[in-house]
Amino acid sequence: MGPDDDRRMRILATVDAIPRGRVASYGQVAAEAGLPGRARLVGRLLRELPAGSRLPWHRVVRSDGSIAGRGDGEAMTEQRRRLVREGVTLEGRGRVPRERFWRGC
DNA sequence: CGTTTGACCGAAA
DNA sequence: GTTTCGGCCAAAC
Repeated sequence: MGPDDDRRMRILATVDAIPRGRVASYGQVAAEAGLPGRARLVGRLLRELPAGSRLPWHRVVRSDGSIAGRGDGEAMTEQRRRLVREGVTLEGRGRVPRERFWRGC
């Protein structure tokens, strides 16, 4: 088990700790996992999650509250659906309001 | 090997 | 509001 696995584990544990009905940004998750400035690593990790993962990956959004991904994309639609299902409303151009971010922002 | 590419971010223009 | 840029760095090419 290398240091890479350790980092991944902490990131996944952090995502897993995001409360239901709230969201966190990629950078927030990275910082919380002790890896400030490594937001992209979080994104890459979540992208590579197996289809049936139990992790609440849908609670991770961009720092401005928008859903990550380009134009189309299954993951985007699925993420919106999951968020709405647990009470997270998307305002304006599909952005999650600041108040819903984990521990302010 | 070198280069490009991101489920990103914050500041600057 | 927007695009650009430097920072980040593992995987894909």
